[in-house]
Amino acid sequence: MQAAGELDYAGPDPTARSLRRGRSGVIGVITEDRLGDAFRDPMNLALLDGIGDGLGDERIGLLVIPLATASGTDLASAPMDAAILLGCSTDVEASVDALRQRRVPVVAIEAAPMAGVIAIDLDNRDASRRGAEHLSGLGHRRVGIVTLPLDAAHTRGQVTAERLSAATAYGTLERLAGARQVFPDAVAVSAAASTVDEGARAARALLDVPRGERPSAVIAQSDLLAVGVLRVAEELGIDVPGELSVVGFDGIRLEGATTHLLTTLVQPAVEKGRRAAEAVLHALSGRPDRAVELHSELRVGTTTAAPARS
Amino acid sequence: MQAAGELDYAGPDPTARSLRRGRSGVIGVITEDRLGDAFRDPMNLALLDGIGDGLGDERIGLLVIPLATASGTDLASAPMDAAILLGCSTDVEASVDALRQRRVPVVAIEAAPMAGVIAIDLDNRDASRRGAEHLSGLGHRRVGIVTLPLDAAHTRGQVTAERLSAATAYGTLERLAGARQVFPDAVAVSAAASTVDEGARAARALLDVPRGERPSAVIAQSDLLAVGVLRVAEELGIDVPGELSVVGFDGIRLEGATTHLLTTLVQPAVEKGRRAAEAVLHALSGRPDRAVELHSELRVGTTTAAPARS
DNA sequence: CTGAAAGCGCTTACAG
DNA sequence: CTGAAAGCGCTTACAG
Repeated sequence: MQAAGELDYAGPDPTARSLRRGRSGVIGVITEDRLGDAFRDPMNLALLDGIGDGLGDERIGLLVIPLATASGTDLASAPMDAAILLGCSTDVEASVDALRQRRVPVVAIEAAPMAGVIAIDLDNRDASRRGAEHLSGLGHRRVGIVTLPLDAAHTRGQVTAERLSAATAYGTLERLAGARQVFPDAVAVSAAASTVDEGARAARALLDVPRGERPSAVIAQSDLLAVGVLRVAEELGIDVPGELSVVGFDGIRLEGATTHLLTTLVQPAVEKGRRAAEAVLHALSGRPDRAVELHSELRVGTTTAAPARS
Repeated sequence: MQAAGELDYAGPDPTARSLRRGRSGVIGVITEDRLGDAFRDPMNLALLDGIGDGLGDERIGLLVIPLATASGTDLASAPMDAAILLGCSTDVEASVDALRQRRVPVVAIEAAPMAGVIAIDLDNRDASRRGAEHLSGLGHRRVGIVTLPLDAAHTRGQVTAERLSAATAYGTLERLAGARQVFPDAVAVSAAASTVDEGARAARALLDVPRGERPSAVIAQSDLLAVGVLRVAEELGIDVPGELSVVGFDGIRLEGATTHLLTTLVQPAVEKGRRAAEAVLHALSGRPDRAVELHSELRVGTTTAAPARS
């Protein structure tokens, strides 16, 4: 120790330790968004809380890698013991291959099913169907849908059959499919992000139309999008829930953003992160993988009611 | 290549490459908050955007390490080529020592001056003083201050001389010192985080008092805190800016959070991150360090006016 | 231009 | 119990 001090020893070097031990103590968190954007979504923050919680006292760092700037090769060249995919598209398979090749366990949160990947899933399709059935049960027949981004390009606008077949965002597609099990012909408009502004933008396309063509209810694929819908309804003088019902998804706290209590599907976001972290630790300890399926609950608030008779 | 395929070669192993090359391609981002909380502050998100931008095409991953769960030793055992300290307290010196020992360049954003650390600074004290002078110039004499957390414990409540001397959050202290250059006796209340709710909580302590004791202006150390102040003023029926002036800090977009245009000190948050990333790349290329000092601009909005005559 | 050797800085299993 | 050796998997400088 004394000698170390005198020689001004710079080590120990964690890289050499990692090489020898075969462990780096780093878990990759892979997102398709830009760095800042990934953390602008409150769902991802809740997820991070859960991951931090699930990792507990394990001295593990999270290496955040935005896929946008990284190719599969870059991914493979980052040191990590395991990887967590944060809401990635159906086309990440190529990037995942690089990790699989390196025998790095991959945990995917709400991703399309992939071989050799540990899935932490949410009942997106089923939950969305239940939300739609709630509207259907109230008597709604003409429903609009505001979707999350369809692909990494985050293009806005009406969801055509063509755009749908080119879409890659798995969660978005699952939620849309669930809603359309109940309302097969519902017009859908995609937003460029899960934000209030984007929700408002999409809502204008659905609501700022002649009264006869206006839907009596809107299903938004996130609570932030739903708040945007509520805001546009207010702008246009459309009473909620009298003239318009609105359903969200997520169940986040909306402190001060709206005076309504949003009807929404409450998902266990923190739990999702916790389970992902547990799955990682489980895989690193060499035990067999097990997939996890989490459930969302419909919470009926004050934004849904029977439609006005037309 | 063919042989590699046949043998099912798992490499190349990034850890071995890092050891040989002496570079891991990883930059540590060190925060004193919990994982999720660090990214709940819009200032940190802007910072991340800037860092991502400043890193540009360099294939570098960000290793996020919450100091709360990491000791100095843990910090030293994480592989990284350089480290960026995100708004850390005056008492991180011990942790920084471990990095310095390893010859890891350390860039500190708005931290207390430390030897061997590359400083990216903001004119917190001077900017706060200018905000206070704006109020003073309008005729305000009795001013309250809502501060950011004073230390890692995030204790709420009135800022006593005792608490002040034990405080460790450098940015908070600088902003407070600047305001008190103009209003030496201003009562200050600390918030537990930079959020609207926390701002409201602190504001109640300052404003929910007999009218004669109420300050005619409140200086909030962040825009989110300022929105909390505005919200409480509305609750208590205090007219802004007629009966109460409010100054914020940061200059973030407050979409829909308030109908006022907040008077605030607009800081170059994205630029701060960009400069930090540049400083890292600069240090990694072996060039001499240079400190950076960024400036904030007072933007006068609709929340400040001359006080009502008492 | 090709191919074998040295070495990055640790940790751990083993010999003394 | 102490101490020297082997080896993690690369990259690069050097010999052929």
